[in-house]
Amino acid sequence: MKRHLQELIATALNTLRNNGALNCELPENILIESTRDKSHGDFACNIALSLAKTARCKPRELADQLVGALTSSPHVAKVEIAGPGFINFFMQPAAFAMVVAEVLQQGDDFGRATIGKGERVQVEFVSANPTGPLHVGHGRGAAYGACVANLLEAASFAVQREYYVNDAGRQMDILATSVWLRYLDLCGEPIDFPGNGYHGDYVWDIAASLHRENGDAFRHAAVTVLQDIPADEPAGGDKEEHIDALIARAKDLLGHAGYRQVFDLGLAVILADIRQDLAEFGVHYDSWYSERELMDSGKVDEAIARLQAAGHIYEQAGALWFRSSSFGDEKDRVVVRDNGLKTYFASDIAYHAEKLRRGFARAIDIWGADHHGYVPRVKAALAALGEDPHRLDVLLVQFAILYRGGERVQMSTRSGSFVTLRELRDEVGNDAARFFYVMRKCEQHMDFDLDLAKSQSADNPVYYIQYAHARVCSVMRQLGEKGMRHDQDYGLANLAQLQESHEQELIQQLGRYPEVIASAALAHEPHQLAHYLRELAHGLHTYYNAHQFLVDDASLRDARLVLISAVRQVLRNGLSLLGVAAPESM
RNA sequence: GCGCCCGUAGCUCAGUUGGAUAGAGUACCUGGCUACGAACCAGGUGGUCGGAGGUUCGAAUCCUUCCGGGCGCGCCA
Repeated sequence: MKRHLQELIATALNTLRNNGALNCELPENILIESTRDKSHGDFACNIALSLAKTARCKPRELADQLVGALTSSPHVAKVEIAGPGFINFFMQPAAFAMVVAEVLQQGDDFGRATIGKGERVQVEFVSANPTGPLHVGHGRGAAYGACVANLLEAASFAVQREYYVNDAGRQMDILATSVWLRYLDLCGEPIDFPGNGYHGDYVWDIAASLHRENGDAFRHAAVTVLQDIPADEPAGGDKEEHIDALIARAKDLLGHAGYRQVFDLGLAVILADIRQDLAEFGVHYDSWYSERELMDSGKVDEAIARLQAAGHIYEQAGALWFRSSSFGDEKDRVVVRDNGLKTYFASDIAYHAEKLRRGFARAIDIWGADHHGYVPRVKAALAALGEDPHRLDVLLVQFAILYRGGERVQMSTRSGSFVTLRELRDEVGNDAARFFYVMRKCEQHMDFDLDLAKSQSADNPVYYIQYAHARVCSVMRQLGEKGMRHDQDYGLANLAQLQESHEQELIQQLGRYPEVIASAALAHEPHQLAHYLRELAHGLHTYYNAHQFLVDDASLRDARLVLISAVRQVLRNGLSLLGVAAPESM
């Protein structure tokens, strides 16, 4: 519809220019907007305003000439000039009604856009360290990332959903050591637990499982374990030194194979838990990419070597530094520490370089906003490796700030004092959680009032939308109970009967859906879809209260049923992209 | 101190490459079930768009500068 109007305007502009009435460059884009106020017609065009300056004439006069040059269209009922020079289009009702048939014919495919053209895109999201269960902060990234991926897919991008598993590095060593210490406790070798070890109950569970399957195979006397270990912080020692010494002791006493067994058990249990949690949340992945495998494959060393060969690496104080400040970062970064260990950043350079090499035209990373300072250095590394850093798009998701009883909830993975995603799902349900998470822009801070979410979940807008869907289903059930029949083709043939303002409004809302999908996909903004669905549900509820659908007049009845069937289809399509169920009754 | 994000109704938030009288939900007030589901609808109260300048036909939107809040600035991950 908008494209049709754009063509009309473009033709008129050409006519004016050929007449000599207009001598300036023609704009590339002609903006046609849906109006907010129906007294301004159905669509408005501001071309006369934006062109007035370069054409050196008054906006209203230009609009006058334009309207005079417009060719007539069977879809346009009336054209008016209003305000400072807006051109307002009033459409023929029949022009909108076509969309109803399209919705029913295309079904689940209605709204799909072709703008992606099959381009390969990777969306990487959540990627939380497998050192504990997912918490509500990860939940937002999960819901948001899944919706962005769904939207891109609906816009005809070839999407791969990936979870980058950080199964190497110091945090995992701390987890393995935490498990071992709890295991020793279960063996009867109680040891003061380090302040910055992982305190969660799940560590006890893994330790118990280790003990059950292996007996005392990994047992060592507490005195042996603690010999010459620097004190933990409460005793005046250094926290990091203490835990690092314990990790070294664990590796030493257990040997490579033994340590690996403890390590892998912890990793396997937690990763399995994360996968199950996400699956239950309706979040599915195509790929789980292991950091450890990346390192073992030599790709990290290779990436460092490539940077070195290109002259972007230098040595200072025994460490290897990447000259990221030459590529827009605020300072240089260490890739290999003086103790020979590669930093997390080093493997991330290799990981991202590898991503682009894997054939994705674009890579989208979804990170917590606390990692925003990390973006310039990763892009710098890509640039230094000769890749185009613009192919990487990092979307930052602000953390959800939890409130309970009016107090802010402090969260820390290590102390174990966090609300898990699973707890949230159990309390408010998957549908409410998924919808709540994507209701607002990702860069918007989110106040998550747990008490409100838990005690008054019926206030969540998701039920409003689901209710609209269930209501249409209910009407269809009532149809049979009343001994009536519905003829879809007859309804489509009688759409002209739908003259009520509620009906015209609904039909126009249906027509907007494909635009909403395309816009939300390109902007990576699922909240656009969430808001649209709420408006569509409101249109349905309003219509429902104002008019009876199951009337005696078969032509009117079939027309109305065709309309609400189309609304149901669009609600279902939209909810599906958000990962929310469309129940037939509730 | 430097960098990024944010500031819109009492609260939670929208606001379409700058557009017409700034909108929803919630809360509060009023009204609507003998109806195809009241988890709904209709109406009302509620605003110096954080403050001040600037850019122009036009600014919540763009620029500058203050104020306020969040986050990040490690040879941690």
